[in-house]
Amino acid sequence: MARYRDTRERILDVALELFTEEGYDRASLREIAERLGVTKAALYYHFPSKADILFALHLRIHALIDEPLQQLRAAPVTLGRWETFLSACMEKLEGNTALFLLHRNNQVAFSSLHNEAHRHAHTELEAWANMLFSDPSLSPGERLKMAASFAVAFLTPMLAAPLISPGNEANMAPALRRIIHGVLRTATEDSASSARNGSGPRPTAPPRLAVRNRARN
Amino acid sequence: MARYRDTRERILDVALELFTEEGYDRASLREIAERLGVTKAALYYHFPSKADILFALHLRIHALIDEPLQQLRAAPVTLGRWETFLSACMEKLEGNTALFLLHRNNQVAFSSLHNEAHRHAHTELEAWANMLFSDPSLSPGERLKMAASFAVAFLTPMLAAPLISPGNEANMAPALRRIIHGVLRTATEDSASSARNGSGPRPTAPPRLAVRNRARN
DNA sequence: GTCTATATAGGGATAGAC
DNA sequence: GTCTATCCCTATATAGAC
Repeated sequence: MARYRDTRERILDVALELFTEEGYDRASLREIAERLGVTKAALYYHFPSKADILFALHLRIHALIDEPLQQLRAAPVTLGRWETFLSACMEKLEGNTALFLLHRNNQVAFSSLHNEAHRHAHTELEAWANMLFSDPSLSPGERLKMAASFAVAFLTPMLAAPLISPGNEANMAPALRRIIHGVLRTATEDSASSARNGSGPRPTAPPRLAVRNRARN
Repeated sequence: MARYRDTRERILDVALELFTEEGYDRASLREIAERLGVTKAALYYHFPSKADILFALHLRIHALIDEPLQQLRAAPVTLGRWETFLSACMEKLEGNTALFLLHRNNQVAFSSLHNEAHRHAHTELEAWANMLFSDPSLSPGERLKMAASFAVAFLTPMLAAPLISPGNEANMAPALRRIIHGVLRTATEDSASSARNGSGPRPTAPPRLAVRNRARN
């Protein structure tokens, strides 16, 4: 039938709504079915399990940011390329905040996906972020700035989006980019050249962020 | 009895572990009881419901950051006072990342707490953050920088903490403070006087960024 | 492709003995 | 304060008719 379009897609749309609103664990298939005007059993025709619905949504996110990610991986990571990457992702995610919120609100659910069945290349947001943040070819200070800029790019909007001015999230993108640009250029001890030392909140210098860290993979 | 110490506290400790690991919804009382060596029914002697356990943990977080929060509320918010506030919170939270992760991983669960029964003054992380980020006496640009610095302060560590150098989270605090300092001084369109465009985090002259704010309590 | 009906499991919570 | 035993409910998932 597929009254409007592909039923499978409509299921995913509704699931996206409910999973973000109530969280994956609390949202029941009954709710999804009701809101969709079908029965639970109908869902099982399209998806073998509830987890598979979540996984399908995961693939949506994946597809969305796959291209910038591939580009980033095409060469060694630098702060400049990282900034480009973030910018590209921000663009992709514009208007798709629901997908991002879904991931944000259901980290445990997502992480239990691969633990169970799937053996795909999981490049979840935190997964590949982690990979990068532990890249030993980057200094600890650089990694921290990458993480900080990541937080600014993707987590700030979720703090501020519904509040600053609902609807025109696009407006804050330029400001965010400016902030990110600044973050990635913050002076650090281990950025060799900077003798620049302000006053402000005196970082009474434990000079180097000791790192005899080893990629634990 | 209370073999080791107050049983109630032990329950909370175990619950903190499980709620952060598996998420509040997935962690069952049976699991908590088993890990504790008691039965489910025993838990109900100490807590009237599962939600109350979560709420008790919420109070732990609350107590932890209550003082800086009261200080922040004691006067109109400025970017400078905001920075002080963040710094104080970071200090408090050092060594208590579990509590923070709990909150981070269970936002829906926490938010459904007050919706149900409690009428307390809920100053959850996102709740009071939201309140501030929507303060109309601050310009949108300022609010965004507050949100961004908030993200840097509290969300960056959770991205980077397990990776940069496990165990010495303290070491990254100074660097984070420097980044935050810079974020709050990023030039914005609506910061009228922004000819101030040095490179790096300009020290001197703490904020004074206009505040015709009203304490809204 | 969607339905009705049902199987099965596990959750939170209570009663009452000790 | 902690136990055993149990109630009740809702969830996922399946079987099989249409």
